[in-house]
Amino acid sequence: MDDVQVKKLEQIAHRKKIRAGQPIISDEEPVDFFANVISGAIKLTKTLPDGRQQIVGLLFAPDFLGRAYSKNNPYSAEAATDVEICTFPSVAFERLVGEYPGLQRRLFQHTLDELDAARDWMLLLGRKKAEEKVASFLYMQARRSLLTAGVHKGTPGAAAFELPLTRSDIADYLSLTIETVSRQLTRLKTSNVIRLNTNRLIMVPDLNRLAQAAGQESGRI
Amino acid sequence: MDDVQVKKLEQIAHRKKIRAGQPIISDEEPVDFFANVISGAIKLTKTLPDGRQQIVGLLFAPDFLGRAYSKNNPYSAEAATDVEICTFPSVAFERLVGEYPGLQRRLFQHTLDELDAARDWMLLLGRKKAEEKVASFLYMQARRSLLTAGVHKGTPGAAAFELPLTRSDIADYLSLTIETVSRQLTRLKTSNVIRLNTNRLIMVPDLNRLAQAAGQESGRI
DNA sequence: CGACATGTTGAACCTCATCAACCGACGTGG
DNA sequence: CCACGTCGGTTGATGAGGTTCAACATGTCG
Repeated sequence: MDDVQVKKLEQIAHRKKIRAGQPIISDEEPVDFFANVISGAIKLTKTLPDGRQQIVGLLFAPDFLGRAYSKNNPYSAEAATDVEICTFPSVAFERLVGEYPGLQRRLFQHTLDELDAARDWMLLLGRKKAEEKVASFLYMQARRSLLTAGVHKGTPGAAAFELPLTRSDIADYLSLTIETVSRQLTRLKTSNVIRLNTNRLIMVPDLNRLAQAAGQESGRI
Repeated sequence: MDDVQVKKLEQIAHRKKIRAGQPIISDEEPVDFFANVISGAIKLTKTLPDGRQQIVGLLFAPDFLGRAYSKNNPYSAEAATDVEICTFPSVAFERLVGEYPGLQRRLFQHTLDELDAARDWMLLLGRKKAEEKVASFLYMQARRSLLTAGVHKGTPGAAAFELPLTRSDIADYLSLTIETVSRQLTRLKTSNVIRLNTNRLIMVPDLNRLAQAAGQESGRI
């Protein structure tokens, strides 16, 4: 993205802080903005009429929130942690997208990535066991922590990070119950695949072992 | 899409017939074409190293097969029934997309729809019970049959159609076993929500009852 | 007709959900 | 300052929904 675009974006942008647990968009109301995640974690959720819930996506910085070509989001978004976002009014943003094809391309790319992630998750939801699910989630977070921390700041093959979700959110993400999440975490702990410093701080001594517990061959990034 | 575009598309297109069960693209080989589905059903699958499989998408006419901006498909595609597709070599197609922004927009739209569908399915995979899953699948097919049949050719609120998948594929789509699929079908049959003429021919006397069995309020299209 | 694929049905087992009790941390009001 | 409720999390006992294993039915094709 060149300087001109960045400038124009900044002109229409508006920063916003949101407390953990606060709703950001609802599946029942039209949405009139797009947003960039600056910090924190946002969960996208779907809910059955009787209240059963599923988290269908997680957004971290520098992810993008918003649905092109439609005001009707088929899901809700809620701050999972305290969140900072940078919003753009739909109208202005869409005009900008029209002017800069490169921007549309980026949005498209991003959507393709989200689709890939969603399909990966379908495999997890449908075919993995509870322990594999929890391990997969931890593995995903561990890799994310390595990326955001820049180059490795610890032993290679190891990782340490803070969970961005409560047990309840993890359960909704993995289609489990909080109890099962808790049990599987202690299982992974007692088998020395992970170490739990506090409830939220995770230490992974050997990423390959975690990947194996997750059911995916250790190879893939 | 205007006439010029259609003409250009036809120039680079190439028709192809594929027998049920034949692979179309593999997650291990790069893909060098895009395709339109003319007839039949294509399943997109993901597989765990140990063989557990999940269908992450179904394509029918006039759906689109192919991944923009990347040669590496993270999934495999296989003909679920006998299939007819219309392929376009990647190079020529991408050049065309570059020339006609409207075409890119359409691809984008299509990807957004796929993403919505994937997330809907995540809710189903994670939170629905076996009977709701099977009913949801049938409901989806029933609505599709109504759309493709044009205006209603039978009693309003009813539908009849042929299943495009074997029990085994349905199981892989819903994350169940063939046995469970079979049992739930007979349950729905004995409770008169559906009628099974042959193994593949389904009759739905009351779509609302089916929608209810699917766990979604009857309202939505 | 036999062989093979597809589908159904039954019985036993297992994973995970459910219900319930408990713990520690935190904040609030008396 | 302490009792209290609340929230997030852990642990245990029990049971149900689905898987697994196995037998059987049905249909199709050479």
